[in-house]
Amino acid sequence: MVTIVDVARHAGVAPSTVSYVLTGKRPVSAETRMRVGESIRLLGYQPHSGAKALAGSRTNVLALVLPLREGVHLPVVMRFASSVVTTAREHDMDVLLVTADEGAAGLRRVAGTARVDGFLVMDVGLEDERVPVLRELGRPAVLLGHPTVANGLTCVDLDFEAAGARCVDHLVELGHRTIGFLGAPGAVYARNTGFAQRTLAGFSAAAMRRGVASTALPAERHRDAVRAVVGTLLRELTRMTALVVHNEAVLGLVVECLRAEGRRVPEDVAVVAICPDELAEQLRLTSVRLPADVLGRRAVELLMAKLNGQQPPALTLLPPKLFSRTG
Amino acid sequence: MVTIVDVARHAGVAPSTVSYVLTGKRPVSAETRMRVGESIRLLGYQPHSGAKALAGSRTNVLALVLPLREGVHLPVVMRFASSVVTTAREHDMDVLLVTADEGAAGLRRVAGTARVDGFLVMDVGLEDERVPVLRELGRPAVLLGHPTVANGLTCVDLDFEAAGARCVDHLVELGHRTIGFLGAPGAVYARNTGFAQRTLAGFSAAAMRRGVASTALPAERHRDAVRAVVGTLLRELTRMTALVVHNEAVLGLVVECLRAEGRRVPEDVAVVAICPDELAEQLRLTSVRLPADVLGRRAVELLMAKLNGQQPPALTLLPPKLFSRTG
DNA sequence: AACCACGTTCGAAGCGCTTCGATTCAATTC
DNA sequence: GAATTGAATCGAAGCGCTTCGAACGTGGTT
Repeated sequence: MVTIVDVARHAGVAPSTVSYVLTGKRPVSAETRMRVGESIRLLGYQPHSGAKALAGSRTNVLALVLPLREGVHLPVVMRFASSVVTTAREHDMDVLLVTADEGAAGLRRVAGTARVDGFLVMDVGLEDERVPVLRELGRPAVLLGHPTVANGLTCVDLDFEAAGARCVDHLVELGHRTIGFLGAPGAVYARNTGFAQRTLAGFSAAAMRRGVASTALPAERHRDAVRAVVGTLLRELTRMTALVVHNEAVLGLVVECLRAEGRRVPEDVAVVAICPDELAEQLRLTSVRLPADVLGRRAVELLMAKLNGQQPPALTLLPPKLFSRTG
Repeated sequence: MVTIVDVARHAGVAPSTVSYVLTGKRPVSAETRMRVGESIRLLGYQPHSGAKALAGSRTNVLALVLPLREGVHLPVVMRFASSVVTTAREHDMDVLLVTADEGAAGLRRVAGTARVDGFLVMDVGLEDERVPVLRELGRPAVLLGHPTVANGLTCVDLDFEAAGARCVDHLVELGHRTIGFLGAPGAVYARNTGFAQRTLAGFSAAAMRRGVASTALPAERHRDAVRAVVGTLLRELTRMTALVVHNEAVLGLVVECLRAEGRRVPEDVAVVAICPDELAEQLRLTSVRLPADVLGRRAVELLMAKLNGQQPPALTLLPPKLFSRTG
């Protein structure tokens, strides 16, 4: 293994000088810098990360905590992870993969053994046991998903409220005056899960503001329940010409049921979904996408800012983008 | 931060003794072991991973190299990753996530900076630039996906040949005597991609052995091509009552086209797929699953064996499991 | 001519852990 | 009772890096 001492000897300088060339923490004359650089190249020197971490107390690794259980939409998680790794590498960081299964203990472990400099935590619940632990650990952290606005912790998410409103605005501009809303299963709203409520709130407020008639109903997961709720909607909101769906699990079923009821989609009922892009793409529905890649990038950038001693805003909401697929 | 010296002082022993308690590399009397353990608990000591790596030249981290680009089936990747992390943790290892984008340079980097002890590489091609690099780096590595049988490198994969045969056997047992096969796009076979060929080989050999009539055709990705190839198959193999599909991208389309041609599935044509489980589940097709979770576990276990100086077999093939979904 | 200041470079002291030879002490042996 | 063993423990020397104070020249100042 090539060490910093080898490089120093080869370049005829002290090890510390090599270190300063590498880190730029002290001025080095152009000439020595060249010579050292040359030696590094020639010897193929790569600093030992363990030694660096020990001496410098920075690991250049960040922990990515992902919910890898079933139930979450895996392609979205994956896209997020991909974006995180790519962005992290641009900042010369590596990414340690931690599963949510390990819970708070996992955070304690990787922080306590000094494996990582900071945390990126996806899918944080409102009453998440990890939130107090993160605060206690005192390492930079960025939370993602359904952010609890938590003092000292930084959160990123899609602006679901704006997303709900955006759907209404889009439909109103197309001339619709009566719009239905199908949301998550009832239990999700009861649980006070943040993102579901915020979408609904955005939807309702926009409907009010625009003066359109609307009805919102929760949608359970199974086929019969969907059929029933679609029926209810059509019966209650007889002049409904548009429907906003915020429930990726039943989206396909909803369209199926509408067609079974004799409504053409989108001619009779325009459907706008809030869901991962590929799903909408597949079903050819207009949608507000869940921008996993942008979220990942932004999350890393916020974390890096914190690592560099800055204090980024506690909450970053990404503006929703609507993709029209009426073609 | 609590160091080993703090623990030693608290327990009234030398730091080295604490180390021996922790690693078990030298005998320690039961009494001291107790006392030291107690101090560790009381002080909440967690060894500094950087220091450990520096002194011990083991990081307890393994690199997981994943293809996070579009095109690969993300849920499978995710399930694999999940299984890898879980199994790694059982061996007290952490997992560093590396994207295939970084290519061979990425491997050089994490090995050169001593960030990881070994590699788990998914989706390795036959002519992969990373294979020679892995050999050159000389670190334990386990390849996954379409293994090149490569001296010194260890490979794991589903036994695709057996999978092809298994489908035939299953169908023959159900009484089918004429079986079609739809495979990957033609280009994949031309590229000599291993897994596609092996499945086909297994299928053909089994058909021969069982004395059933069969025709195999490649399937391109777009709708029209699928319609055409299904048409060809029905025309050429007029008595075909069963079809094996090894092409997850067009599986749905194939079923659709069969129905469009007036064949009921599975009554008129029994379809068996070789594809990720959830896809088959969704389409309610009998299938040979791609056991991502088992692959992940096995891959880690093989890697751990290599790290512990053992020499596991160069190639591990997992037996295919067929799930009947004729209900 | 002696001095100061500044940009560069050096040397040495850690960072927290492992590991190896040396030491201790009690139990055994002749 | 002196010598020999062996288990348990200690002490110190690294592992490869960063960082801080000191030293070194050079050029400009008085």
